[in-house]
Amino acid sequence: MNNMEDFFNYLSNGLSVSDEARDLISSIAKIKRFQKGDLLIEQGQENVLQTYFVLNGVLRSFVIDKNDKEHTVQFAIKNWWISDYIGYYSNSEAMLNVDCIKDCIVIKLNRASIQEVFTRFPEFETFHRKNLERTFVRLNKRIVNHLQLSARDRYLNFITEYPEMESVAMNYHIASYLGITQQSLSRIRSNT
Amino acid sequence: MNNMEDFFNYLSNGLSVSDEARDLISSIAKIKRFQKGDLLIEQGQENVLQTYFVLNGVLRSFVIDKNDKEHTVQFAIKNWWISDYIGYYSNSEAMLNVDCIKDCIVIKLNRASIQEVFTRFPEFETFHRKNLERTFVRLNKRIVNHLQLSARDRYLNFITEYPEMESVAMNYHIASYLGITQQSLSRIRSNT
DNA sequence: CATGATAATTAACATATGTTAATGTAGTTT
DNA sequence: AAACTACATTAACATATGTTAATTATCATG
Repeated sequence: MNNMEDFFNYLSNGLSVSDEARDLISSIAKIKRFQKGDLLIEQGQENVLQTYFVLNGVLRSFVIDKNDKEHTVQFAIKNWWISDYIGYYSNSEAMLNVDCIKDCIVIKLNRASIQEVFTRFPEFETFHRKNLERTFVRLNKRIVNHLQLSARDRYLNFITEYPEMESVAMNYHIASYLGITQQSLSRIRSNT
Repeated sequence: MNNMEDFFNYLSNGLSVSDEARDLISSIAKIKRFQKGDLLIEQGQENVLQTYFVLNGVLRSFVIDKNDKEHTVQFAIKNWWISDYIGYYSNSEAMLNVDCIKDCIVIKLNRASIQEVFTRFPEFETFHRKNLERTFVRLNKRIVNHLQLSARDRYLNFITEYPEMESVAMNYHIASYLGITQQSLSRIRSNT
């Protein structure tokens, strides 16, 4: 259905949502649609006040380096969150871009409103904290992978860890997530 | 002084610690001393129930790969936390080692006790959540650095970001943190 | 002071990955 | 169908980093 109900279903898997919490969230969460190529957050923008929950479609966050090369930090599909979490949590200008790579429907929330939810309904802060802990584990694993694995092994790990991504992300998106060039990824694929 | 009081000072910088909270924490936090070379957590051990707050000294977490090479995930000095956060938060066997690289005094806390603190004193959960958010930013930045910087630039970034580390960690510790060999680090240093 | 252990540097050579450029493929528009 | 565009593959060559091994430096200890 790709509507607010999907979001409440997602939340209900992790905590019990009271009617009051439901009302508050309904009033602050905005459903937005984006098309392939749309930019939700742009590197260098003054601040990052929003985070997005994906109902449908695919997005990515990435950085453009001084040689104009893109490096993918994160992908997001249904039921994932995405933003520039560097800018968002450190309250600084945007360090990353977030764009839409398949038409998508997202729920947009801003930090101040989420803080209000935490204050009025502490169980949401616990829910968020547990999510952060899981994400923290994923990031640590990614770092460990980068430290100890070759490009080929990182690729093999990626396709087993995120099998859905191969079909929705383009080759050079995946390469830039793995920290290699699209040509290297092609080479790796051809001798697998 | 390197005693429990230092820990309460640290906590007081982020939240206000009631007498009751102080009592509870005093009863669950244990001061431990380790010597250079001691292993606090060993890769493969059944579970990871502890996290450590550093009062003094230096520790590191690292993984040993299938070729017996070490890869440093994190360093910790005074006022930092350290553990195998992969095992700790995902409630799995230890994926990392934690060892002491300069004699140290730490406070040992276990997850269940910390959970009790969160339940009885929710402001501690907020404090922890904010710490996690900051750490999350640091990990994201590290990933972005790995994706876009050369070994030399990662090194230059490291010494400006963590200037204290150069004097306390050995060369091959730093190299393994940067994802390069000690020889490469030597090479980088010689043409800087 | 001499010895031995540990760590850091250097050099020659090997290899994985990057770079550039050409070619191939698929999907879209006219 | 032709032409165009975007993306993927391939190949020849370049370069950063790894590997191995020898040398040097540092520091504790007999």
